[in-house]
Amino acid sequence: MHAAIASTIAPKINVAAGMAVCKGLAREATSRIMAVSTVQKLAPGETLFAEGDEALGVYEVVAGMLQLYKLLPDGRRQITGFLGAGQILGLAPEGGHVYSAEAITAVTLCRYKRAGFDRLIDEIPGLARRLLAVASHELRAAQDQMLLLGRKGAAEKVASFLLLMAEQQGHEDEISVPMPRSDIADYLGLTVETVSRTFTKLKLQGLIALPTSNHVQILDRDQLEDFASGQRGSEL
Amino acid sequence: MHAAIASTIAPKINVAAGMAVCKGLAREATSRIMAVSTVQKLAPGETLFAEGDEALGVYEVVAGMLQLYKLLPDGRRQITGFLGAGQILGLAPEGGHVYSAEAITAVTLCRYKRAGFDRLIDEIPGLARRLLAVASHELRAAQDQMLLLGRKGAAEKVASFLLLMAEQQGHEDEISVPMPRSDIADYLGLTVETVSRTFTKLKLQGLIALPTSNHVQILDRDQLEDFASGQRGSEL
DNA sequence: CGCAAACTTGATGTTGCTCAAGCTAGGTGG
DNA sequence: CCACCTAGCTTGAGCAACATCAAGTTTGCG
Repeated sequence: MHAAIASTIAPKINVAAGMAVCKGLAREATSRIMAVSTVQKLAPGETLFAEGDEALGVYEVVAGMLQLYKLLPDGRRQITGFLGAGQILGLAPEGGHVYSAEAITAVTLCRYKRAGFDRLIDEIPGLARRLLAVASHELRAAQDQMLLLGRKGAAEKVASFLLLMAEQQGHEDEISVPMPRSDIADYLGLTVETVSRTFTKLKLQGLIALPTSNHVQILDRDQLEDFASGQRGSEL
Repeated sequence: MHAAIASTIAPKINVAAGMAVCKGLAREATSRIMAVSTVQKLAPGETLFAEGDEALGVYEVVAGMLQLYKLLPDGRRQITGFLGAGQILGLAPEGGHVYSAEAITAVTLCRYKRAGFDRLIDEIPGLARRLLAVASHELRAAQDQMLLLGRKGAAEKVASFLLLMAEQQGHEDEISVPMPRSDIADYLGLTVETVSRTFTKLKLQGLIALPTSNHVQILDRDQLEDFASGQRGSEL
């Protein structure tokens, strides 16, 4: 969505300029960054890296969607984020990645190799600040998610999820849901069944429509936002 | 408690050298950073800043403990972290703070004023990288907490919390618990009653002792760690 | 057209929440 | 110095929300 907005504003933008890490940087800086980058593609379901793997660099999603997750020894899974175009991952170095990353759809991404990129952080003015802003944004998202996981009920969680997807896809009311229910469940701290039932309830309430199971229309955004923020969490 | 431990270990440490943001930086850089810093004190229960307030700078905890939290409109609260000496907060600028910060104990902290500090990020080599490392570390903690909130049961949550406190206090098996049960509950996504019951169960199991309600002894760290990581989550 | 994976729905079970008392410790005033 | 008072903690009983277990149903693909 990030990239999509950028490209409607400036239609014939070149790939490098579309890179989120380069946003706001000088052209000369951009080309130096591109010099340490390589393009990589993943098929749906493919793993980019696993928890504990050495960090080979920083990645930026160019197209498609991937998920980050952590596992407990007995297999319980918590998905910590869904990343779309323009989002950055792999910023947590030293001692390896602290989560696994896996493609949901076909994914194109750009890898900034560790060695060169680290040097550029010191050399390019503004790049470090840019990355700090990225990290701050992720932190903000993480805190919202903690509030959701710790204190919201099932309906509030699902409503929040739908609004997040809508936001990532450019604030449209037509949302594509590229991941299966099991991934949504592991993101929201629920079970597949509860997610499914909650979709059904929101549909019966007239807040959303479900043309197919991977496609949601938001029919009443105001009420959905009230649900998501807990204004009327228990009214099902 | 924390402060007490630190002061017994290194009684005459100088304040500047103790600053976490300066760790690993040249002396000259340290003094320039100190030039934009001011010391601030908070009484227990006092608010440092609230969600939405403009960010006046970056803070570092020198002594004491404070908590960060987010609220839902109906008053439900999620504590996103407890911060002890050496930890940094306020890195999320642009559009104000995304959480509130409140002192649990008496707190001494160091504020790095926004304007000057921002400039130093560009001017001092290594400072930006240092801050990125701080942000990465916070992100890691946030992801662990998401796993806890979304996928762990009450006993696993409480065990994880105790181990976190132990770690923050220098890996001793004697833990001080400076915050009331209600804060622990809001951190773990539980109620006061469940927290209390779980403490009692861990005590009956012989994993911990509770000389007073603010003081925990870890009696069997191995088993507590197994609990925390979900190896034997349901065995109560 | 048939198969498998994903989704939905229903019946039952469990965990942790709610509501309601006691209990305990620390602080205050007599 | 002691008795009281209050805030915080603990304990108990009943309940609600969500999980689990078990069928069906739909969908997309070969």
